[in-house]
Amino acid sequence: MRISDVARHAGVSPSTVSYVLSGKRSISPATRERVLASVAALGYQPHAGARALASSRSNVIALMLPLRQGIHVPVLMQFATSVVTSARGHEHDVLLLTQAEGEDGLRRVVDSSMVDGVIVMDVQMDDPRISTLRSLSHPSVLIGLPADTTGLTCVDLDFDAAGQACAEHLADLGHREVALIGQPPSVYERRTGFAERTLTGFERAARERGMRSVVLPCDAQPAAVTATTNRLFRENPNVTGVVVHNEPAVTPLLEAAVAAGRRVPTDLSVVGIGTDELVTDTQPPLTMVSLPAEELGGRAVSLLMDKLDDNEPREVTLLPPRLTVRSSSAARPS
Amino acid sequence: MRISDVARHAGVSPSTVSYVLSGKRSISPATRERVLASVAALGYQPHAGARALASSRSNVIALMLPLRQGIHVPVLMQFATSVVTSARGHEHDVLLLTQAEGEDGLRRVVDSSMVDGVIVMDVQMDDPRISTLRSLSHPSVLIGLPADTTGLTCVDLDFDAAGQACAEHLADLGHREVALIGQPPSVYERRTGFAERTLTGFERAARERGMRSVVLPCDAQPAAVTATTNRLFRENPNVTGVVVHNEPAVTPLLEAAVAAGRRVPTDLSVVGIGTDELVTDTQPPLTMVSLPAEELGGRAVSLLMDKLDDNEPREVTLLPPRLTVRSSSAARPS
DNA sequence: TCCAGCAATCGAAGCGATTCGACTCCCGGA
DNA sequence: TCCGGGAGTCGAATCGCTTCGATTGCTGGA
Repeated sequence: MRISDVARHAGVSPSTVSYVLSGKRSISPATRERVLASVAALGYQPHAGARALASSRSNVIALMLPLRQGIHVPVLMQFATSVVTSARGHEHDVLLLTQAEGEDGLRRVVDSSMVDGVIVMDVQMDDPRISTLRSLSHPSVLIGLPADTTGLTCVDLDFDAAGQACAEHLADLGHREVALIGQPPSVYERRTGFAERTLTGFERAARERGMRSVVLPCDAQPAAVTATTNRLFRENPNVTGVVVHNEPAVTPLLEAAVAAGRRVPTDLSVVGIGTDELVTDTQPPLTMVSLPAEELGGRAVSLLMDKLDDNEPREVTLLPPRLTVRSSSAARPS
Repeated sequence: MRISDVARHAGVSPSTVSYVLSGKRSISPATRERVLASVAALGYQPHAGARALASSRSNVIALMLPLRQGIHVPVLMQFATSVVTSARGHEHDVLLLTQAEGEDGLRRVVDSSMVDGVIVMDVQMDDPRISTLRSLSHPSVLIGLPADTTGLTCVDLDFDAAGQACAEHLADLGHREVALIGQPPSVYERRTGFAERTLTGFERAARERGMRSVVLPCDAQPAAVTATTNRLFRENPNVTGVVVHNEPAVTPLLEAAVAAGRRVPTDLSVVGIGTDELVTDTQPPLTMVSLPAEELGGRAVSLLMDKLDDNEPREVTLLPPRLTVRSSSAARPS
C-alpha cells in the first residue's frame, strides 16, 4: 500500500496525493475529494520512515522520564499522559526514554533523526544533560528550571512563589512558627530545582513576615512520615502551621497529627503543594497550591512545536501558583 | 553525516560500512576495525528513517499503557520502565501509546510501519482491541490474559494460582472464614483479567478447603478502605484471614484493623498480592504473593523479539506465583 | 595446472515518500 | 488579439540506508 496505489486509484500523480495530504500546495476541491476518498477506501497510511527520510521530519518527540527514588509516580504519569495527548494533538507521537539513558540517549535519538525534539523532566539545578541539550541539532524543552537557563526553553510551576504563597497564607492567619515538610533528603542533595525553589520561597517569605521557620526533609514511607511528624512536634512544639511539599506524606501526616492530639485545623494548619487529586484523598480537604501537571505537559509540547516552527519562545515560562483555601488551615490557636 | 562519509573516511564502500554495522556479511577484522574507528571518530548515527525504509524494520516497539482509574500507577511505571529497559537491550526503542488511542492508534502505528510490534497492557477478558491485534500485519504481545487467547501471545502472573495460594496459605493456618479485599468495583465491571482470575482462584480454593469466603471490592482511597474494612468486621465478624488484592489498600486496612482492636497477625491474618515494594511500606511486614512486574515486562519484550525473529512462541506464559511468608499471617486464634 | 568454492568487497537498485521546477489551462487587462 | 500570471497538476530528483548480485583474489583438492 503505497502512495502510488492511492494515486492510481484516484487517477492522479503521487505528488498530487502528497500535496493533498500535506496541504502545501493548492489543490482543486474536486481532486482533493477524490484523493481523500481513495485514501479512505484503501486505508492508506503513509510509511513513516519514507516520510521522515524525504521530509527530514519524523513527527515523533522524545520524552525523558525520571525513574529515581523520591519522585512521586502518579504525578509523573500525569505529566507523561498529558505530553502524549498533547503531542497527538499536534500530529506527533512520543518516544519514551528513561533517565538511565542519559545524555547518550538524547544524542542517539536526535542524531539518528528518530525524533524532531526532546522534552526532559526532573531537571536539577546543575543538570549534566543541559550542555548536551544545548549542543543538540534539534530543539528541546525542559519541564523544570535549572540554575542557568541561557539558550534553553523551560516551563514549570513557579515553586518559589508557591512556597512563598504557602508561608504568606499561614502568616495571614496569624501563625508565628511554621514548618516545611519537604521532599526526601536525596532530592535536595541532588539539587532538584522544584524542591530547592519551594524551600527558598518558603524561607524568604517566613523571614519577611517575621515567622520562625524550620525545614524537615521527609521520606515517602508512612512510617517515616509519622516519625518526622512526631519529631517536629517534639522539637518544635510551638509550630502551628505546616507546609507539606510531599504528596504521599500528606495523609500519614494528618493521621500522625490526630494521633498526637493535634486537631486540624484547630490546633494545626496544614497547607499542601501537589496535584489536585491529593484533595480527594484527604480529611479534612486540603488547603493547597495545585501542581498543574496536565497544563505543564501541554505547555511543554506547545513550546516544542513552536520551536519546530522556528519560533523561538521565551526562555522561561513560570506558571503562577494558585492557592485554594479549604478546611485544613485556620487562624493560629490563641 | 551519512554512511558515505564514514565510508570515505575509512576508505571503503558504503555497503561495507553497512555490513560492518549489521554483521550480516563477513568482514575482515582489519576492515571492521577501520570502519568502527571511523564511526567513532565521526560520531556517526545511522538515519533511522532511511534505515527503516530500506530494511522495513523501524527498531521501535509500541507500548500501550492504560490510563484508567483503578489501576495502581506505581505498578504501571514498573512495567513501563521494565519494557523500555528490556527493549533497549534488544536495540529497540519504545513508542508510548495511551489506551485512549485505542484500536485506531494500534492500527495507525503499525500500518505506517512506525513500529515493528506492539505490547498491550491491562487486557480485559473480552477486549475490543484483540480482534485488531489479530488482524495486524506486525506481531503483538499482551501483558494480561483475555478469555480467548487463540492466535495471541500473552504473558502474565498466574493470578488464579495466586488467589489459590493465598487461600491455601490461610487454610493451612487453620482459618475457617476468609475474605478477599479486591480491586475497585469498576475493575470487575469491565472484566479485567487479573482481577477476575484472582477472585476465581481464591473462591475455588476456599471452597475446596472448606472455608467460608466473602469478597469485597474496594476503592483505593484510604477512607474507602477504612469503610470497607469496618464493614467487613461488622458483617463478617468471624473472618480471621484477609487477602488483599489492592496495593494502596494494604496500609489503610492494617491501620483500620488496629483501630478496630484486631491485632495483626494475632487476631487477623493479612495476605497481600502486589509488588514487593509493598513490603517496605507495611507494618508488620506483609505475607504476600509478589507481582513480578519487572520480569513480566522483560518477558513481554523477549516474546515480541522472538516473534520478530519468526519464532512463534507459545500462546500463554503464566508465571507461577511465589508466596513469601512474613509476619502478617499466623494461625487462627483459638 | 585447473577449477570449485569461499571470503571480502563493491556497485547499483530499490525502499516510499516529499518537493522543486516545469507545464498546461484559463482568465483578465491592454 | 495577445500576453502575463495564478491555479492546478505532473515528472523527476532526492533523502540515506540496505541488500542483492557480481567481482576479485585466494586456497586447497583433484
